Parts: sequence; structure tokens; C-alpha cells
Amino acid sequence: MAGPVHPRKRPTQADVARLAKVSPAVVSAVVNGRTAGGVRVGDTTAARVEEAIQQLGYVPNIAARNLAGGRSNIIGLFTYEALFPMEAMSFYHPFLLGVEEAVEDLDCHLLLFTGSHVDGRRRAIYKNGVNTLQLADGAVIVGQAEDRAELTTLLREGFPAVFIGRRELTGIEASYAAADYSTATRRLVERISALGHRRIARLHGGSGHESIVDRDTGFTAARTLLADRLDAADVFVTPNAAAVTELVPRLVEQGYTCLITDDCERAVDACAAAEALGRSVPGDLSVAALSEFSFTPTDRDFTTVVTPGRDMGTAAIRLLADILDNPSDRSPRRTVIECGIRDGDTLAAPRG
Amino acid sequence: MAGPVHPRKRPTQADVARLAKVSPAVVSAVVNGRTAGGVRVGDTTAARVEEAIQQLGYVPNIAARNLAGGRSNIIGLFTYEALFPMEAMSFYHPFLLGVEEAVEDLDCHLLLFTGSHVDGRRRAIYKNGVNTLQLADGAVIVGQAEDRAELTTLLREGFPAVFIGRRELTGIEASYAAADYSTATRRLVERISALGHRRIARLHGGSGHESIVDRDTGFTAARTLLADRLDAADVFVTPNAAAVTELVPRLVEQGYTCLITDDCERAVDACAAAEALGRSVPGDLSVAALSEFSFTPTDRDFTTVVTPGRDMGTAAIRLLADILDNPSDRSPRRTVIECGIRDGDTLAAPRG
DNA sequence: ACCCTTTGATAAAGCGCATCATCTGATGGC
DNA sequence: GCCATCAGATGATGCGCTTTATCAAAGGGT
Repeated sequence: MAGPVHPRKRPTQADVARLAKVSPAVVSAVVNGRTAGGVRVGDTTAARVEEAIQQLGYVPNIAARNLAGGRSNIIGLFTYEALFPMEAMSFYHPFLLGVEEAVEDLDCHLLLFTGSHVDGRRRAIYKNGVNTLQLADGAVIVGQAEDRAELTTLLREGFPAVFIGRRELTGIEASYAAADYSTATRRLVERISALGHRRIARLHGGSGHESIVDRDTGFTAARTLLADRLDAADVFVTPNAAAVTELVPRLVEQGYTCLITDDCERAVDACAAAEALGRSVPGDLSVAALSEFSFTPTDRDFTTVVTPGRDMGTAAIRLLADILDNPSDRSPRRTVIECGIRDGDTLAAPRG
Repeated sequence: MAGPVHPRKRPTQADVARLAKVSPAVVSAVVNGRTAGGVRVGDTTAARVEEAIQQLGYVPNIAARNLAGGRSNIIGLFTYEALFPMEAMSFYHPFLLGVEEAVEDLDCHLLLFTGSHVDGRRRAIYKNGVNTLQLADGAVIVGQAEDRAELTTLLREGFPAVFIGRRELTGIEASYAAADYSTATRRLVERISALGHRRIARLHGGSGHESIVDRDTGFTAARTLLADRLDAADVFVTPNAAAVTELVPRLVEQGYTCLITDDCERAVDACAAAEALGRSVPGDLSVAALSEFSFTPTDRDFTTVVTPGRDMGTAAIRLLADILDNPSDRSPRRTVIECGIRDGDTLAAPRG
């Protein structure tokens, strides 16, 4: 019953063919669903081949299969940073959840590109000018820190890649599964306005990333739409905690009743600054964040925009699958997914 | 400056060779650091080749390289359950952290085997009797729910695999990176004894898993070592919350002052049962757990044995790397790693 | 001058697979 | 009963690379 112990070498198609007394082409056809490659196989022969495969424990060699032009059923996931450190996980986890799910549905495996360092500790797609992602049929790319030039090259090459999050690269149209931060931001501002706030300040981290630009768009749209119900809806650039700490007192003095930050980190800073002035949140000042993300655990339950991470993950894989199934269609695949808004306890009607 | 968009076909080594007027072997040598593969290349020729590579934007094809070379530099990670659901993450995360780190050091990639379902939703290594893990050079296997028969077959086959956690399979010696639960358990009991406890009860979940057997060993060792300082150190089987709830009152009545559970889940149950009797933890009764793991977040800060998950992960990968580098050595590789003990607030000296 | 070593380079043999062009019988239409 | 058809199978070819065996030419010692 026990097969050979420690086979020196993995069995090949040829071995199977020999055992089943058929040609290698037949084995190939059986493995890839019969009739593949224009070769037909009868039921009895197929059974005999399956049997031989069973007996030898044959498994197709990915490299060979790839080389010969077939697919490997491996989908890659690339991130410029390590995936599993605690701080990273809090960001990546929802995406991973969705990706794993979708990849599982496709009956594919997931390849994490961990060993793609170029010299220092930084990951890179191209190593010695070699596109390491080629190991997979295609790849999903997620994360914030990134090398745009490299990504542009990747797409130029025609490599099947889908981003999680919107990306605009110069000279080439990228495929992505993105969150609709624009609409979410607008809705959040509308909600704030509906509560009675007339002076709103947006504390902008200063990033030019697409996900932030989308929020900018939404904020601007809201300001236009609500022009007659708002006395002020201004944007202030606060790249760090210090900037927030310094700015908040002035805003309070100028009568702003609600602050909107990019993320919970800055929201925490804003609350701290407010409380340092003896103002309570949300009693005297409301605070909301345009992202639920936070590197460090926060004690407050902020009202935030919620990124549909899991859905973005599954959507990205689906887009990638579509690209792989229809390689002749070179057009970019895009999905934009609605965001939620989580009602925390940092948003209330303004005093008086 | 912009390269060709969507090149129909990527340039090959042969193309470069033609342009540089050298043989393909020389190109290969230049790409892999000269003198690779026993082929030497002069400085001027090398320069000419580099130039041609640049000009064509040549990038080696990994599939072909792997096919020719043998190893794929892909290390597999297999789990019988999905990796990223919230509950699973709390268990897998530390291991993943270590694995990613070590794989990164090896300059390998990590392949997550997700699409290996046999019929229902359950994952399996063998699909149609075929070992799907062979896509990778070797694999690390982690998790609790498992198919021992399948694992035995896997090792019999000689597939390079390392377990995270001790495994004893019939008829074959497995490689693993394990935690030293035995010593940790003994130390925990010693600490409890040192606090003055003389009647200790171990609430045993009834599992026969190696990790639990190791704890059994440690508990027994402690009982022997501390025979004269202990009036009782007994084991009670409590497979579920109900069993705990029912048992605890009797134990309290019989004068046990410290309960040791397998995990935090049961520890929570024990606390609840004690408090239902009007006893406080740790005032009237001490509680400790032999694993920090808990599916659900606990409010108490239990004193527990801490599994060195990250270290086990890196150790497992190192062992695997050793197997891959020395395939002729068929002996099992094993690493046993010391556990920590986390001091929570559920353990105190017994009253009076 | 001779042989031996070293340097620089080449041609060719696979690696394991998918696929294309053929080939062989059996079937079927009429 | 004969040719067209097609299911079923084969062999060869090539994907792009690494590596081995081989070889030409250039020193270098005696």
C-alpha cells in the first residue's frame, strides 16, 4: 500500500505515460481536462492514466507548465512591506481575508512574494532587472509605500496585475479594485451638516495618494452641494501630530465645530488637543476620520469612513481572473466599491 | 525613454546573444554573475552583452530558469483551515510572522496552499491522490485540525515537510519546530507551588494532541518533583464549559486553591464558576492556563504559558531550508523552543 | 620549439510540459 | 461496398534557460 519511500526524483509526465502505456500528449490532456490542446482521450484510457498518476503521485511541474505556455494556477500577492507584522496586519488583514476567499474559489494558490529584496531590506518587483512576479500567472498589488516607476514598468510589460486601491500611473491605465472614498467623504460631510454643523475643518495629512485625492474630491463636492448650509468648509494641511496640536486651538477659537481627519491617528491627536483646551469631544467639538485605519489601538470609538477591505480583496482577484481568462482584451478592469460609515461616539450636534 | 508598450513577446536570451554576437551560454553567464555554470566571460564581451541586455530590455524568464535549474525557491505553507478569518488569525498570526521573516531571509517566496479542496470545503493535501504541495520545494504545515493519514503519506513520499508543533506519526519520523510545553508546564506548577498552593487541580480538555501530551508530561514531572510540598495535584477531564461549571464547585469545596486549564476559554469558564460561588479570582481561587490562546477575546489577564509562535515559525523554515540544502540526509530535523510564562492577575498566594 | 595550463567562448543536451500536425481505425451515409 | 467523417491516439517540436562537454587561442615554463 505504501508507495515508494523517498523517490529520488519527481515523476514526470513521461513516467506516467510509460506506466499507462500512452503517449505524453495523452497524459497532458488528461491532466488539463480532456480535449485540451486538441487531443481527445477516451474514458477507459483516461481512467488508466488517472490510475498511473495516482500510483506515481505525479504532479505537474509548474515551471515546465509555465514555460510551455500554460498557466500555473498561482496568483501572486505583492506588497512592498512585510505583511504580517502587527501594525501591517491591522491594515492588510481585511484585504487578505477577501483575497484568500476569492483565490480559494478559483481553486488557485496564493503566492506571497516575500523574497524580492533588491539590496537593503526593501522589497522590489524587479530584482536584477528580473520581474519576480512572473512566477505567478498574475498578481494583486496592495499597500501604500510603493515604487511608481517600477509599477509603471510592470504594466508596460503587459504583466497581468490588479491593484487594491485606485492607482493612476503615467502613460498606462492600471486595473484596480478601489473604494469609493469620494462618495463616502461626501456622505460623511452631509451627515455632519445635517447635524447642524456650519463650520467644518478638514485636517489634511498632505498626501497626494489617490485614496486621499478621492477624499479631496468628495469633500469639495460636498462643499459645493451644501454651499448654503455651510459657513465654512476649509482644508488645513497637518502632516503630523504636532501640526494638529498647534492648529486645533486656532480652529476652536475661530468657531469650527467639527474636525475631519484623514485617519484615526490624527483624530486622536485632535481629541487630545481639544481636551487640552478644556473642550470635550463630542460635546464641544465633533471629530470624524476619513479612514478607520490606525497603527495603534485607539481608546475612542471614532466616527469614520470604513474601507470595504474584504470586498476589495475579492474584487481584485476576480478582476485578475478575468484578465487571465481574456488576455486578448487589453483594457483595464476596474471595480469601485461603496464604503460604509461607522457611527462612533465622536460626532454630535454642535452646542447651542 | 519609455519602453515598448505591451511587447508582444519578450526578448529572450537568444535575442540578446544574437545582438551581442555571442552564444546564449555567454548571456546566461553574464546574467548570473560571470563564471557561473563553468562558463567564463571576458570584460569586453561582458560589457557588450550588458549593453545588448539594456538595449532590448531583456528579462530572464523565471519559469525557464526554474525548469533548467531545479529549485523554484518557493516554500509552501499548508493549513487545513483558512488562514485569515479573524478567529484563525489570533492563532496563526505569530507563526506567520516568523515564517514570513525566515522565508524572506532565505530569499524565497511563500506559497499559501488555499485551493486544495477535495470535495466539500475541507482542504486536503492530496487531490485525486495527487500531492498538491509539490508546487513548492518543500512545505511547512501548521494547524490543529488535520488528517494524520494524509500527513503520513506525505512524509512517506519523502516530501520535504516540517511541522510547526510536535507531531508523532506512525511509521515515520516527522520534522518539526515545537514548543517545550513540558518544561513550561512544570515551571508554572513550580511557581504555583512556590506561592504556597498545596492543592492544585488540572482541568484537562481531554485532547490527545501532542501539545497536550507534552503538558501532561510536565504536570506529572512537577507532581513528582514537588511531592512533599503538595497535598494534591490532580487531573480532571473537562471537555467543555459545562463540565467546568459543574466541576469547579466540587473542587472549591474540596479545598483546591488553584485551577490550571488548557486554554483561556476554559479559564474564563472557571472564573465564572468561581464567581458564581461568591469566590473571587485570584483572592479566593487562583487560575492559570497552559496556553494563551483564545478564540474569543477575554477580559481578564490570565497567567498563562506563552507559545513562542514566531520563533517556531522561523525555526520551521530553517529546518526546511536545511532539508532542502542537504537532501541526502534523510533524518528528521527537530527544534524545541522554550516557552514563556506570562504573569497575569489571576494567580496569587492562597488565602490564609 | 614543445607541452601544459589558463582564459574565453561555443554548441548542444536536456529540464517537463503543451500543442500541432498526423495517423489509424471505426462508423456512417447512401 | 466505398469514401467521408471523426473519435482516439501518437510523435515531434519548442518554450527559454542552465550546464556540460568541447574547443581555440593565448601565455609560460623548460
